[in-house]
Amino acid sequence: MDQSDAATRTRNGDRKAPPTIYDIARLTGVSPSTVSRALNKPGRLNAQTERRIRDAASELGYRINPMARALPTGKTGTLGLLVSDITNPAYFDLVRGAERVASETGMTIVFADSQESPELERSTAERLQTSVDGLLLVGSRLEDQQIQELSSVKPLVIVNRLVDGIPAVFPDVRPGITTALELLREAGHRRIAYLAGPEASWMNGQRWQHAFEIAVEWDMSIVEIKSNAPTREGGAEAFGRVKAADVSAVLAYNDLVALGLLRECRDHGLDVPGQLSIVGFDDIFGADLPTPALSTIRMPLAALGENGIRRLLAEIDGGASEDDAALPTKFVGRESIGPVGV
Amino acid sequence: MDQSDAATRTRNGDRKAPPTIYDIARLTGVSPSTVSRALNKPGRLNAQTERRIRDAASELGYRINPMARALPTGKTGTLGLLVSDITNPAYFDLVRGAERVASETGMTIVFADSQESPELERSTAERLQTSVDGLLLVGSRLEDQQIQELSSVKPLVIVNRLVDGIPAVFPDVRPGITTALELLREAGHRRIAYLAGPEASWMNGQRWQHAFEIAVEWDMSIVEIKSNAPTREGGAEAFGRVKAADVSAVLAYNDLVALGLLRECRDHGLDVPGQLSIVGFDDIFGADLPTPALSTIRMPLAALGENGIRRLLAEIDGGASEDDAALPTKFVGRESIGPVGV
DNA sequence: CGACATTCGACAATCGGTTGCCGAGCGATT
DNA sequence: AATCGCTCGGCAACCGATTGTCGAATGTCG
Repeated sequence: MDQSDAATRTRNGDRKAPPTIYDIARLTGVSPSTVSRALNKPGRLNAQTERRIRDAASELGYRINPMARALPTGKTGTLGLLVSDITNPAYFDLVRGAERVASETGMTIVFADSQESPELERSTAERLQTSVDGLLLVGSRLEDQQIQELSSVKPLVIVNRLVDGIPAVFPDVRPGITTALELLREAGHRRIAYLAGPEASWMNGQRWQHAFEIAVEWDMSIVEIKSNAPTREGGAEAFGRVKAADVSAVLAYNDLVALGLLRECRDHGLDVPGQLSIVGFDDIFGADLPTPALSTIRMPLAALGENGIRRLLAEIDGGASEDDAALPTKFVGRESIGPVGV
Repeated sequence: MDQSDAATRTRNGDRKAPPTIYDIARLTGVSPSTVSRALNKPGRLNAQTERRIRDAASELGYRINPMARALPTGKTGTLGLLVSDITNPAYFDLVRGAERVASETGMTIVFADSQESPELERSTAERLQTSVDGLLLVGSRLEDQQIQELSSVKPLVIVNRLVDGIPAVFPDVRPGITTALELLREAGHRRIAYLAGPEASWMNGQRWQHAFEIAVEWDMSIVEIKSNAPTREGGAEAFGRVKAADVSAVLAYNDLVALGLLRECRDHGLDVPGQLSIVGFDDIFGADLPTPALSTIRMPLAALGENGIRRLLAEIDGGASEDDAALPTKFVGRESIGPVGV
């Protein structure tokens, strides 16, 4: 059959197998084990032998086969990154940060989302676990116990979540919320609303809880308004309820719902910030785009991704239990906040 | 050191090895090969034996080890997705589409970006190739020959690019551009500019070329204005040159630069669309956010991702050379286009 | 009832590395 | 000069699956 291969160029039978350490061994006249050592135990071999082997390797264009290596070592050189919803631009900054440190350390990231479905999240996590060295769960919607189970299989780090016994990386939302409410209060706001996110989201709980505490402390009234989904549509859909709540300012679960609400206000002729002040959360791409530009509480998204991966790597090779300091959030003042109308 | 393990609960020594087919074999009293057949050659075995084995497998919580399977079969169940720059929201939608199809077919996606660097792209592609069944190159900045070389190693599909002999998925930019220029012409525009993207980008070439042809055909003057980077910053930075060019409308390489330019116009008090009309490309998240909302030529991003993966899968198991129809683009009229000022 | 076909499941080799163990060879030490 | 110890590199087992081959058992048919 070989003779026909030369003719049909698009046939993929003509792909030749990549060189292996056996090829290098044959070429240099040593044993495969020696090649293996030359390539990843620098100094273990005679310098000249090592040189010779390395040269042969690069001449052959040798690339290690990660699968073959993974088998005996159990290390795949791969990290799993599972987010609750790729649709949210917030995750892109996070993914970006994660991808950066991963590629710096020579790790590969496999990426998946669970579309806000706990079932899908669990099955995807389990599937990934068989082929990665560790898993980074971002904004998990699973229950604590499920996360603990996953963690008993392979190293696992959670981002934007806190579960007993599980290494976590998360932001401190307090500073950002504090500044935001401070400003709102100074601007005369006394009745505010929190436009909520998914109930299964730990982050949502955090945001609500801290906003609540601070508002109460400062003697502002605060109510929680439900939303259908943490999306622009969800925010737009909540417009009616926001309006009915008779508040002068809204703190939204995230920028997506804030943006949705903001747009709906514009479409309904409700002046922002004249009649309603809006504060978002995350500072995603595009938050500064609308008029008025969205004031928001910036999440250290890239840093969360970076630290998440770093923490995971530490967890994988050692189990160093250094607890990360919670990364601070920061209020970003733009145009969607104003003095309360008369 | 082992005795300390029991004490420190965070130690990862307590993770037990996952069950293998050997465990199942022992449990059911058959040989490992029989287990293998029971699990992935339905019907090959006696129905009862198969049942018994399957039950044991699920009881043990058996998950196949993809690495171990990959070794003899050469199939990893993984696809590589390499984009030129994760920063661009346009890729979000594309990645989303790709991820969808992949997870539907039980494939896993490994994801990486090359930060607009051809060198990085090449090395990353080569690295990925050793551990995936195929590669999807999106907006590649490599030279044709390099792509062909990569393609000779493993199945490869390119998106937003055309290279001789390489399966490709790409949009037809013509319809969108046609409509856009048509509208501009009707609105009285006679002198327009194309705010260019990266020279290494095939897509940029396409957009320029078609815009050029159509403009010439319709007797409009068109000039190409360089930009430093296909980002918001790049667009903002080009503001001076756009202004100096004395045109009444700008067609931008993508929404990012359009958005940057738009913002810069606002900051400099140049009225859009009163004094300048702007049209973007891609219809990314956020394009509808600014005031004026950005008119743009929508790319079928999700479809590109989906078809890209589908094409890749076809390429992997068969080499079916069915050529995809080019997906049409569509003009999305919003607010950044207006009649030419006097 | 015997020959033959067919079904079922085990054996063993293989994929491409890694690594513990061992022995050969060498120089240094006393 | 004999011993010691160290360096260097090979042997072979192993990681967890897949698969070609083959023998045994079963059933079928004449």
